[in-house]
Amino acid sequence: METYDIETIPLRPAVLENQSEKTRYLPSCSGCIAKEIGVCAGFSANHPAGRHRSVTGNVVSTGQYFPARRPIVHHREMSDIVPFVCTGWAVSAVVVPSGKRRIVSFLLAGEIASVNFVFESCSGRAIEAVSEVYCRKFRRSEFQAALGAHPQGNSILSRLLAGERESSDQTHLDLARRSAESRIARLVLHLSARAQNSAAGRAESFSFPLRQQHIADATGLTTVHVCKIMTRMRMERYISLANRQMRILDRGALQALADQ
Amino acid sequence: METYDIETIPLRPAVLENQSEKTRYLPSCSGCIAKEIGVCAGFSANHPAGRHRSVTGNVVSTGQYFPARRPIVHHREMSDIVPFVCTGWAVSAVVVPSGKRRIVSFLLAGEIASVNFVFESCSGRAIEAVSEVYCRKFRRSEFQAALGAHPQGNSILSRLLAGERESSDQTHLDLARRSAESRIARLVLHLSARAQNSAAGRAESFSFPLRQQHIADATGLTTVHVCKIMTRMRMERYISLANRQMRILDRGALQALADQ
DNA sequence: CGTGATATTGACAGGTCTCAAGACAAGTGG
DNA sequence: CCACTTGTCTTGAGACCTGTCAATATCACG
Repeated sequence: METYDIETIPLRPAVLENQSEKTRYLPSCSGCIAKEIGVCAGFSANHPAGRHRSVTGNVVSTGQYFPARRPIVHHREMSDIVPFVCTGWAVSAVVVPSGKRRIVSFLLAGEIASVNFVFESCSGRAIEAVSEVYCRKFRRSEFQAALGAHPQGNSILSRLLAGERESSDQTHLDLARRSAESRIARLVLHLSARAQNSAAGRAESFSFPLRQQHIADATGLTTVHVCKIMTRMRMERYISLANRQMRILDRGALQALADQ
Repeated sequence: METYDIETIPLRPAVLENQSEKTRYLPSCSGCIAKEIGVCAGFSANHPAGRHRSVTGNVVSTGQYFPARRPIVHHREMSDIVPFVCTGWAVSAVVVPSGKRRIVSFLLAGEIASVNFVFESCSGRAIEAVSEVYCRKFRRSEFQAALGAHPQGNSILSRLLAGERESSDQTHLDLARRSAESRIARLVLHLSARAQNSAAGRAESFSFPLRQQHIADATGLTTVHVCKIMTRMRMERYISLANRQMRILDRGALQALADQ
């Protein structure tokens, strides 16, 4: 029953259980499609350490905590799973042999890693925890069947596919045609909007567990340049960022940068 | 029956019917999924000018020639169609208000514009002819039903989704982490491999209708820089390009550039 | 207090863009 | 046949954005 669960591959030095994040991330099952289609009963705060198995609507899933910066799905892993992020932040990244990587998307609570996992293994994509993450994995065949049988299945699929395509198109534009300042401003605004929908934060202040390396990998810049741009943004009082807490001080100015 | 056919939107000055391309493009229905799932009988060389309607397997479609550089699907068009390229080359591009654009993919004969069209309107994406194109459009609901009913439907879907994700991931890496030379070399090699599968050409020589503007929009560079790089590639005798015919003279060297 | 991860800062180099001018081919209308 | 336009391609000069390298600071943690 556990054959599809390979997250024990050690890619980085383990950052054992007592991660030092200041903030605790709450689950946000409200927008989660696993709950919507009835294959998940929702996150329970009292989950034990280690993985644990549950069955909802005849669909088996396993859930598990991952410490910050720990790999969740290896990029060479071809397992038949559909992973969801229940709490915390994770990233979906493309890895190249040279060690470079590109973050394709950030995953917040209640989000599927990628709708493509419903159909394929997304080979080449790695999923990694940013903050501490609770991740639940379904078996693809069962999940796919449940989604197909659900009356809203097709419209959920359309919505997810459209969302990911839109996001991917925008990232293409970012990398190809927008300045470093614009890319970072857009990332911050985008995450702000998404954090408001989740339990991680609200309004102009929200938890921001990303390292500059994450931002660099997501925007196609170097960490050095990210640092310089973000320092400038703080000097200009567009944002404030301390203790992994992001505050948007001047949304108008940030939006102006983003629109360049 | 024609309400979903809006390609008469004039976006550029019409380049009337007698386009001056040297090469004629042949259809390649062999890999086309519309034929595979039995909703298209295949391309007929004697199609009249103007659009024409056909019914195969109870699925209605309209086909039409588009002159080179003419829009096929407008980027604001929300019509319920699934477009296929039967002959010639087209592009799928993201357009921004400022007029900038990003070519997401090149479409060769026998290819669906994007598998996402099976589920959504791909708003923001424009499809445009590069050479003269014969394009066939299906109605989404009918096409989706036919695909779902086909025994191989699910595996076709998986294959297409995986292919487009893989290609999108590679483009992300291109834009974020590869040099201009590498991006262009990769594009040429990639198109070479695909052209060999279609009727458009074979081996080290194939039809290449792209303008430098297309290459620039696909690689995130400027036309000026594309020109400089490609001129250098010709000086070094890696490629030869004249009369819209591309010849790969030194595949090894090109591959070395691509791998950088 | 040492260690590793992360963040900051400055100097410098280099890749790519912008701007501008011109070449060339094809088509158009006289 | 010629002038004219349009789209495409070419070339050069200079500016600027971003990367590279290196040194240092800061922080969490054992």
